[in-house]
Amino acid sequence: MPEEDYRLAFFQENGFARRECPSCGRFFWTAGDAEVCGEAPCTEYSFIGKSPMKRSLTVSEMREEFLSFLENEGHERIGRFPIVARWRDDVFYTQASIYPFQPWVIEGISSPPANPLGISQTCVRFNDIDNVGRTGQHFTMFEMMAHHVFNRKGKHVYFKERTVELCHRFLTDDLGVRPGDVRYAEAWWEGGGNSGPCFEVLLGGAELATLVFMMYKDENGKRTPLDTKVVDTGYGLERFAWLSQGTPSAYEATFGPFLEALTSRAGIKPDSKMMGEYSRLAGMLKAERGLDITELRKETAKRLGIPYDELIERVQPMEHAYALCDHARALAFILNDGVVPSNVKEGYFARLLVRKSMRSIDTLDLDLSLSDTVSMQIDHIRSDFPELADNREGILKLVEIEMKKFRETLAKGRSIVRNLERGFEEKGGKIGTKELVELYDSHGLSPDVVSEFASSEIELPENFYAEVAARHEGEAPPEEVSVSLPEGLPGTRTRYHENKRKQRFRAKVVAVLEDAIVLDQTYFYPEGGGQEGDSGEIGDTQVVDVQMVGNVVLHQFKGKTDVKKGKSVMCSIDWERRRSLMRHHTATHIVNGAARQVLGWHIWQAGAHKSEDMSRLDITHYQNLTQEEFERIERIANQAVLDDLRVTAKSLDRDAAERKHGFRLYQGGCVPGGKIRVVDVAGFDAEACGGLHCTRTSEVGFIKLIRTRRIQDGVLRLEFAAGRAAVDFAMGQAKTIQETSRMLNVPPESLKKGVRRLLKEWKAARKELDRLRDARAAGDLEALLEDSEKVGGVQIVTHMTKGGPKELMALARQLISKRDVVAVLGAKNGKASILIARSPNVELDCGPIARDVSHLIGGSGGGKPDFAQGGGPKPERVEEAVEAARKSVKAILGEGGKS
RNA sequence: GGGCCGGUAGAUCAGACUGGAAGAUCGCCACGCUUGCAACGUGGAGGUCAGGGGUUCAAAUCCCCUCCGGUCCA
Repeated sequence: MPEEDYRLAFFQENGFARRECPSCGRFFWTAGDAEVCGEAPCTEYSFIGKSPMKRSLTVSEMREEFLSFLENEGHERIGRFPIVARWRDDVFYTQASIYPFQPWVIEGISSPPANPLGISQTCVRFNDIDNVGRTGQHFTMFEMMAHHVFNRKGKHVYFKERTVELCHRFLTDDLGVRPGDVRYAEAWWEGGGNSGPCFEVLLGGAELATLVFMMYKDENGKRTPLDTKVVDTGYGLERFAWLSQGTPSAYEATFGPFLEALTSRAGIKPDSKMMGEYSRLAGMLKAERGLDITELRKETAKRLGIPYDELIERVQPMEHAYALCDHARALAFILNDGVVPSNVKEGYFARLLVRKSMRSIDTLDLDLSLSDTVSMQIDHIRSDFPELADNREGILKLVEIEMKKFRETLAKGRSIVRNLERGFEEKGGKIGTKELVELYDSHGLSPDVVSEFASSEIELPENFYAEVAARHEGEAPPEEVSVSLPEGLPGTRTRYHENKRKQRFRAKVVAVLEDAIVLDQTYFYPEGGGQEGDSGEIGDTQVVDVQMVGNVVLHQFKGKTDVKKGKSVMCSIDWERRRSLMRHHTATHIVNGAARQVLGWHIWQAGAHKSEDMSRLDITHYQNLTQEEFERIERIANQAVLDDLRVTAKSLDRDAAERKHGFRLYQGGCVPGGKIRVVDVAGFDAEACGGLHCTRTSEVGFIKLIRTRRIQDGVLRLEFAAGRAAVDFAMGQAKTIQETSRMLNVPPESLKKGVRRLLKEWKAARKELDRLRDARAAGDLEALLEDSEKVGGVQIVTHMTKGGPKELMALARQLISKRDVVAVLGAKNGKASILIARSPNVELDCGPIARDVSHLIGGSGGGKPDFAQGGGPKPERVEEAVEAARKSVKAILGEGGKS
């Protein structure tokens, strides 16, 4: 870190000096007389109960103060971006104010919405979720205020000097901080493939803001200067409010009346001194060696001079109240901005928040549900974020569904734990590590939940989460396929957007690879945006697939080709296929719009695939469709087709497109580039999309929803066909119906009735058969007993039937319901069966006999002592087997007699 | 994307490890007791053991595939 990176004229002119912190060794700049750097642990938090600012501001006031300060300094104020980073495919959530501008704006591909700009960006981070509420300062959801500058080549706005000056003036002139109290520590920032020098702005022992000067691109260990030099600042809104109010923790400053409402309803009496001490220590410990909650508590108890247990008892309810405030706010934003709780991906974090919050509500014994709590939170922040109040109904609906799911999981868990304990009562033992891991991993029951359900004491194993992790070791990592191209291939000029109706064209062959032809220009559509590639012909060569690698279009073929490099060739696109692909693509946008109309505002595309025969659209939704919803979506989609709406595709500047259509544009995920192609189905749906579409919805012809299935919790897959494929499907279904009704000999319209009747008759017949078997056995009973041989008071009944094992069972059951009977039965019907059974009072193990004699008929057998059967493939030897069995039974009975 | 658990009567579940007669409780129906109801007593109906394939003399049970639900990890 060379000193020149940090030596600013601003510092020199304002009497700052560069010092080295004797405690941590860092260099910092100050206009005061401080010896140490000014951040915990070198300095302890000094602002709690004693704000270094002259005014006490709420988060709302602080945000306004900051943004209007920047406006006065020539910045344009812009609105927040969604907290779900749909425009990026490398992260789920917006975690910093710079995220909305990465990577397109930073790399100079796209223009920023304003330059310089001021923003207060809603962000969410889950890596410290376990510390939220327990440290006085961690949040899952927070606002990062910032001024950003993008210095293009030849268009410099401002960089280090003015950035630091603005920061310093905001703190001192605006918030009234004494200039000498602020310190600027030198540091180096790296992230997202970029790096540069930065200042950490320190006040009262806390880091208030970071001023980053992004100058380099780091790639493959190489550091090259960026064309665009970016000012990336981050001012923690909650931090600022906290320092200005000097409250015991950041939560009082941030949530104020909402927190008070919760604590008073929970009957908690906040202890400012204790919580203040707690926060102060958390700040120290966090910085010193990573935060250990147990250590923090012990240390705090020691400082306050109270027993550890007493501290826990008084601190814990407060921690839950804090966390609940944070989680309710995070949920409101996450759900509003387009996340449906799920067991995977971004939805999983929403689920985590719901479950943690519900546990907190239970612990606090609040007479509020989580959805009530979120609703209250919305009321507290609605003046700053009116969109939350507008979407309140939808947000609460998602919360309630998720609450219901958790309650069901718990109910199920309760019975699983109960059953487990019952098993242990019989066998001995108790719920141990193995069971706890299983309960958590497979049933979502954390050890504390289990111990609540269990009647006996549960010990939390030390290595619990390690055990869980161990179960997940060795799971296959996803494969990555990469195609490499020969060096020096020129990019292909893609012309399909210029004229999507072009079927035949001439082009020059640039290269012939092993299985692909590269042209100088092409109208072939390469696979992209979920739309499959075209097929067709280049010269006499069949093109089976088209892929884009980098900026080169590969026309792939199978076998050999006559096409020669450098020649001009005639190309033609398989038009049937292309039209079908276009229809499916337009149909996908229509179905997406229809689903949103039917199911609600939370519907987003989570993936899509369009082939020649059908289309798949994955949408965010919390349950499978009802029959009625299914039909309504299909009907609305087809109405859009019948309404013959215009479908336009226009290329717009990214920020202009976002302004016009909002972030709904990003249905298909991330879209590169500064220009965005917006496909607009008039009044129905608008999406950023690079695919090829019909010109009017009527061209789609007909949309047939085929089926829906849940591919994960929170994601629903709709499968449907359009155009000819839809007709084919409908015709196929009609054919099945016709053929089926012919089989039943009923007209198609009575098919349902016919099948219902058939099923009813079949059930009745089955019962009748059972009944008849019993009746026949009963009829034979007397005669058989009459004919039987008596050995030692036991009647040995031998009998042959032509039925199967079922007949034998029915007969045997009746025979052995009498006392003193042994039944030795045989049956043949294709195969051979034998059955040996005895009355409960006879002492005889039938199993071995059945097994032995079954060998005679080429099979084997066995069973219980009183009821054994066997069989084999040789019916001609059944008599022999029965006779052998009879002899064995007789021999055994002759020895022992009856009991 | 990967792992694990589950689907048996209208409901909740046992049976599965170790293949051999499909069960329990609640609910439902009828009868009895009762002025009537509840409770109680007696009897009864109710099952494609999720679906398909395989192994076996024999599969709810073992193996494979599909569908549906739950859950954890990244």
